[in-house]
Amino acid sequence: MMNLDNNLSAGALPVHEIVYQDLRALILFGEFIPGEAVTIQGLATRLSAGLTPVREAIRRLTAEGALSFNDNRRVCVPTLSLKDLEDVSFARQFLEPKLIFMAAQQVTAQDIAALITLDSALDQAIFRGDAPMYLRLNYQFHHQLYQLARAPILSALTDGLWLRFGPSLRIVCGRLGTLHLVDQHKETLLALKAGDPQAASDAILQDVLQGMEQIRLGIA
Amino acid sequence: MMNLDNNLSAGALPVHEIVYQDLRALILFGEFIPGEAVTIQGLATRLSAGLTPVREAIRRLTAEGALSFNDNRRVCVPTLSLKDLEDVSFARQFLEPKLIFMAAQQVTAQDIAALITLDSALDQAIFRGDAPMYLRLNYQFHHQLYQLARAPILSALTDGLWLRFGPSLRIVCGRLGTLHLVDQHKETLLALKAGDPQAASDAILQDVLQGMEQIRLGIA
DNA sequence: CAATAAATAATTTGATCATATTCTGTGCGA
DNA sequence: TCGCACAGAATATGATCAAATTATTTATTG
Repeated sequence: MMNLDNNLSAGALPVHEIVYQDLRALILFGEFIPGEAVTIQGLATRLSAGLTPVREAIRRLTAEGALSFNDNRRVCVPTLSLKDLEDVSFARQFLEPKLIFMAAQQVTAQDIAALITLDSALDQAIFRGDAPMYLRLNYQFHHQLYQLARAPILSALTDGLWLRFGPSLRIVCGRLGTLHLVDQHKETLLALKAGDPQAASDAILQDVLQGMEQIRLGIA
Repeated sequence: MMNLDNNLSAGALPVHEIVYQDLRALILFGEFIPGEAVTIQGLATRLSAGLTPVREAIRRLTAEGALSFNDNRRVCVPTLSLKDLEDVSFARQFLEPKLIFMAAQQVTAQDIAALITLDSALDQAIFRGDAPMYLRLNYQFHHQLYQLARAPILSALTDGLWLRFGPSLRIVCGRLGTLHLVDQHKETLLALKAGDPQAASDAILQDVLQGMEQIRLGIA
């Protein structure tokens, strides 16, 4: 069969990559309910893709812990136990400060400007009570910081942890609304501007602890 | 077409799972050269499997960082830079002691007995100069400890790190031989028997540091 | 004419899909 | 309750097409 939406050569991502990103976003921003079953054919229909690319995306996300492969050979969105959350929390508590410390040692003024823009949009989203947008921007803020550390392996580890608690975020926002949300982004940005890695690292640690606590309250 | 090597219903693993495990072992125990290209069709032939299962296994391992997906859409075994190794080392330095601390709090006498058996076999392998066997048993020793911690998320993170330095192990053993290899397993086992989580944790930290240093020397 | 560069053909490899097969759980009837 | 048929879903293969790499040929230039 012909490829209708023709890939104009350059920059065309494979379908399995697109499906991966789409599905990842769905999980990351709470579009699935924890425990929900996910079928290959269902996703293929939903994302208008073939079975093979969907299959590949699912395997990737399973490897990242975003999905779990049951004995029945069925795939579902895992539920995060309190114990699991503690483990995620432990890992984030040393990974994020380390990354931000590294980032602070090499940020440029432009990098900081971009982060400030992002953080402003984030504040707006909170003010508007736009939970989905908040989730996206908050993730983006952290993700962008990881990138700045230029430590691909540690970034990948940390990024992967978001997929673990992603499905639980919907509940957090649903229960608490966005107005109660506070973060330590301002402190982090100030420390970055001041060129103080330790202070930036400390600020992010507080942010992580707060975030994890919010989720703990949500799933408790 | 009929299925010749008939899966007798129970306990039959899907091909993509088997391929994953096989390929994982190949990477983990240095059967690939860092930087080596890996082709889907090549693996399908080598492991006598279809393209789809191989594809799935590759995506999984790519997600774990054991393989890397290039812009060319080709897959290869990544080379570990010194910077990468430092990052892996950092992560292992806090993940492993934590896991072993948790494990020490709940090990049974049988668990310890099994570990001792494993460690004896490991010593034999070193004595015989059997590098491949050493690699397998050393991994198994650590892996078994992770299991005992009953912290699936942290175990998965830590386990995944082995895949990062797996391809570099061949060089380590090749250059140095097995006779120079020392470990802190005895100290760890003593601490476990004594029911001293902190001591076990400390011993493993030393083991990790030694191991990482060996690799650093290998790839420097 | 030799050497290098450009163009083209051949081969390999990846991506995707349609289809056949197998598995899992469920409901129906004995 | 047990067994069997059936539906839904996952698994796996090979076919087909597209993209990329390599090899080969042709063209160009000094």
